[in-house]
Amino acid sequence: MVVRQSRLFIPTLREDPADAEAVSHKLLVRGGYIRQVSAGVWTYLPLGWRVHQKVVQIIREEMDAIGGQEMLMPVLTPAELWEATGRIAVPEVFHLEDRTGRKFVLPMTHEETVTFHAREIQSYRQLPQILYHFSVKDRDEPRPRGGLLRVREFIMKDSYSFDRDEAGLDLSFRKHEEAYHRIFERCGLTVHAVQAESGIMGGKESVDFLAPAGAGENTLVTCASCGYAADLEIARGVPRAPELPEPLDAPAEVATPGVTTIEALAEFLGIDEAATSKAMPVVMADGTLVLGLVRGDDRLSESKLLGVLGRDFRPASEDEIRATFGARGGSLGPVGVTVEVIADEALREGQFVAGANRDGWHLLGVEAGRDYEPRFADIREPREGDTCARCGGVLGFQVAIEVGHIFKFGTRYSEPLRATFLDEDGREKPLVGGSYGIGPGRVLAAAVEQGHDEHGIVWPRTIAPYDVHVLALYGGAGEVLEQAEHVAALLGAEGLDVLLDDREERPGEKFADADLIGCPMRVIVGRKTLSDGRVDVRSRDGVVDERMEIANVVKWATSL
RNA sequence: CGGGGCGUAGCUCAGCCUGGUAGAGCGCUCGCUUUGGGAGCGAGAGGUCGGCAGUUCAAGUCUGCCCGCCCCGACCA
Repeated sequence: MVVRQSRLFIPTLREDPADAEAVSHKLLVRGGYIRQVSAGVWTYLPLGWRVHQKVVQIIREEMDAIGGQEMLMPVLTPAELWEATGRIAVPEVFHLEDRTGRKFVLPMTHEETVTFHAREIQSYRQLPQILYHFSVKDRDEPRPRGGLLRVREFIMKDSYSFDRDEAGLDLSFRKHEEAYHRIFERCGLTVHAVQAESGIMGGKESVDFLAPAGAGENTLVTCASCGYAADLEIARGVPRAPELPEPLDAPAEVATPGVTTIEALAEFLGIDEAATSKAMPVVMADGTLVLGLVRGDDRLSESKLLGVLGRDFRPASEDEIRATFGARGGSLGPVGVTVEVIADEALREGQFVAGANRDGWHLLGVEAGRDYEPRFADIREPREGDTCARCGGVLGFQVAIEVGHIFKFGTRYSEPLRATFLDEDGREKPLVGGSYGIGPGRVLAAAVEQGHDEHGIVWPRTIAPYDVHVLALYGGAGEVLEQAEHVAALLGAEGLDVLLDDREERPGEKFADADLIGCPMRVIVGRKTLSDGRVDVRSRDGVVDERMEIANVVKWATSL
């Protein structure tokens, strides 16, 4: 297929949009792919929609390959379904009413609706099922950002599996995991599958697909030696060994007037920050106070502590701290307290300086097991350069975009919505489900983050809006345009998507736009190439740049 | 929701401190020249200066309130 650029709506911009920060945001706007309508609300212009649809088609093929059945569920959803599952209370849900006052929601995913349909599954003989669709999701995000990275409305491929038991769910889950790897690979993305934070949901398996990028909202922790990969929120790292002072037989009080920070404490005592401990009191929903204890040079990981406590919590207030410990926040320690102490694994061995629960005083030589009885857990946030817990290698950090998330929800939705089936043993059981999401928009943004240079986008072949960009540098010379049309037609006849720049623009502008748009292959036709029937071909990644016979151009383009 | 910044032509911005006829570059239209990395000359079109209220003889500029957008944080089944 050949299209003439002179007829297309591709509004490229010479300068970066003023409000853009992320590379993908800048380049997609400049390249005429997307435009913002409102905060977190975007239009895909014709070029952007072509890329989106190419991603969609790849996903579709891989979903069909694992037995997925495409369907379409509505956006407008009666609120009763969400009341039944309790998700009506999720703050990100958009609410609206019809003229009679009947309540609806705009769903953020479709578990309720698909489970509503799954009620028609009656027998184990009809299982398993994998249903999916591409549809609009709305989320009242408090803070959209980064162009397509975090938006309030987007299209998601969400699929849902229904099985008779956990074993079946495992299988459906693995099928999706493998399909997702193929999808991202076909889209030309580098992606790491990592165990995702399960938070208060607990127990259920959840895998995130993270694409390393210059902009993103997740931090991917990887070990180059053994391939370990995890989200920062649950990653495990081993901190460097501390320089511990001579051990004491018992804790000794030391006056530390005005010292309330770890930095000041280490400075004051002339010791390693890693030889101190830091206490963080938190309060759970039921009012119970817990003391989190990490090494002085570490940060408490809130997501890990959430996993350990199994319940939501908040930092304790100054009043609560005073009432419980009799001291201010900067002077707290684990010795002699009545509340539960959760200590990080790094504090298991050795003696550390801790707060004395007395303003202006600390304790030297505090030892876990001897001076206090903590519950040990991994609650520290890993740091770049930590040692890999698995192989001893060095942990590196990368900013990453979450492009996919697969999740086992079990009977979370089938129970409240009473989606049951009759099993082989004659008993009625709730369907066991999983949900699996990919945001094509984020895939697109991640592809730009991973594939660009100073001039513009460098698309992977598989999702580029067009395979070949033919530039006619004709300057009013009809023969040049004819040759360009000829080459374009030959390429188009081979099944390639060809964008023919037949605009009456100067060469520099055509080159600049072509760089920005980023089609993987380029053919340049101009006065220079008229003489001997050869044209210039160039790959966007710069690997190929040569003049060749038109017949060979077709071979080259179809072989890539 | 807390902190910071911004809102003037299609885009990127100046003008605001110190009130007095609304500007530049790019883009757009027409003409001529030019044509292998964002051309040159000439002539034009284009703006309720985010909104409302106030101060003033006079408000893009000062004051108040509101709205929108961006960034950091919180949040993110």
